[in-house]
Amino acid sequence: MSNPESSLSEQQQIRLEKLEELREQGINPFPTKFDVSHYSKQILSDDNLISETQESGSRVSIAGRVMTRRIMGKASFFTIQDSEGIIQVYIRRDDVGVEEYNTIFKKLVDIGDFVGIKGFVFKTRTGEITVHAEEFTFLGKTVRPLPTPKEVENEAGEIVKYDAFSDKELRYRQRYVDLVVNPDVRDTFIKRTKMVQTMRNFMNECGYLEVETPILQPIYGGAAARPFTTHHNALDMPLYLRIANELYLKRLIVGGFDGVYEFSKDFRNEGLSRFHNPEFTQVELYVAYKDYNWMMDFMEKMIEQVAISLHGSTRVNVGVHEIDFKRPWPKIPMYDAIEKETGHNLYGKTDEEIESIARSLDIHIEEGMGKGKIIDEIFGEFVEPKLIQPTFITDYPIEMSPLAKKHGTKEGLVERFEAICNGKEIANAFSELNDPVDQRKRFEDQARLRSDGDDEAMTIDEDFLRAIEYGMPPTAGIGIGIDRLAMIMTNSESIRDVLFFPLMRPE
RNA sequence: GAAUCGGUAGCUCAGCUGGUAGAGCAGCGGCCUUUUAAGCCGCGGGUCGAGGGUUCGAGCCCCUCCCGAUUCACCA
Repeated sequence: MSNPESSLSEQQQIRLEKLEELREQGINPFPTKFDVSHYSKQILSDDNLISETQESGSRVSIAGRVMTRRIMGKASFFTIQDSEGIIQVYIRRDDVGVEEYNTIFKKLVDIGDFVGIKGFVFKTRTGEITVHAEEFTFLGKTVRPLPTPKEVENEAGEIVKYDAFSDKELRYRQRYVDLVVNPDVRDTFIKRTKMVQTMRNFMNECGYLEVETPILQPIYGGAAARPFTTHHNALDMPLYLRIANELYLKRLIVGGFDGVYEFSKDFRNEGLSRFHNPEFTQVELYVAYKDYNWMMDFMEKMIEQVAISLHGSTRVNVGVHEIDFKRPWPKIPMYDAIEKETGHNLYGKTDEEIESIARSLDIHIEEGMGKGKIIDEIFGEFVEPKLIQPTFITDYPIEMSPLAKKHGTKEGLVERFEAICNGKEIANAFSELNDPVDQRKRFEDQARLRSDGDDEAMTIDEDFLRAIEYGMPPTAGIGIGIDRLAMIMTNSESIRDVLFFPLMRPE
């Protein structure tokens, strides 16, 4: 919209006219500052601020957006919203002046405008804590009308919403508006941040080092996924946006750090869904001299702590379920879990036997699907959706885990676990493969899968091999999906509800 | 990528078997000095997602396309 005046709505035109009128009245519609003494929440929660008479009260100074207005001639109530909440303001012509009240407040202020109020705190007849305005300052004009949702408590004590800003497309595309008018959205994102902070503190207290590794990578690796491709002009070379940061973090373990972690935006060129956004966040952690059993213990402790810090309890309501993060979480070997749900025991089975079992279970098998992938399909179909409470699934087939160490005792398996919760994977971890000869062989197997048509199979990373050839200590590594975990911790149905700006097609 | 549902005023929605578009909130003009979905009187506001077709006439029927939600498929 290159904004010819005719394309503006009536309300936008009127607001632009008011903007000019403010200037003509000698009022700067966009002043630079205002001294705030209190937030709405402080005022509402501190009875000491309430004064019986105008003279006795201490003064407060608040600022925010005008959200509702009730004009009753020479006096009005309106509410302003600041970063902590909403508070009501009472303003009278005889307190702030005829000009300020009649011309500015009543005629030129709209819902959505920023204002500053100085005054004292009192309680109205109906008991609502309210700021009685003595000074009114204009702080910023909004020229586009904000949605005007209303909430009211009915006789049954239920909150009824009117005119909620509920169109999901508009909410995702105009998150700024969503945040202004839907307080729940704000809470969700605050929880997400608190979740990350809890994890960061937890890892810092363990002495692990937060690091940053490349997002633009000449060779992508560390996961099975299709990448985004880009190009560096000066070097005239292709680059990939990382799909994981595993291989770089392990290079740092080689370099002598005993514990490193990174909260990383990763990028996978896949479809969009309720559970998938092309860019997403995970935290990866690598700790030297530990194995995957230790890591299960670590994860339980950390996530239990997250639940407690967000909800004050290990129990979290998610959809129809109550999920309890209290440790210890059950640990079930993958093949045992599959046997329990399907009756088929996969231990020691050949590729052909597994493929025929999969067919008997109506698993869709495609050309180039390796044994590991087929087993993963069976697991994803029959087991994963049933795991609501947090559960560790352990000991994965070697074919689907090219970076994990072979199992100490179980042939054909690796020391790997996934944490499953609410029917979805939230973490993936293993005892890291540090045998460079074995690692090279696994990469070569991946290269073979790739040439057989699996475009998600890994490519050989010679520099990574060189690194671990210099020697890597035994190491446990984990990746935890931050978005998925945030969905659970905030009871959100879609990944878009825990991303400020989910990817959308252009308008 | 497939299926289903949806897109009408700034927001939330109604719109019958096809007959020239409505409500509440928001806005504008009034009245109103403790209201709270404030109230009362009056008024304005629309490329009905886009384009084509059928028809005397299309928000509504048909076709194509765009955008979204949900489910499925792939993936974390």
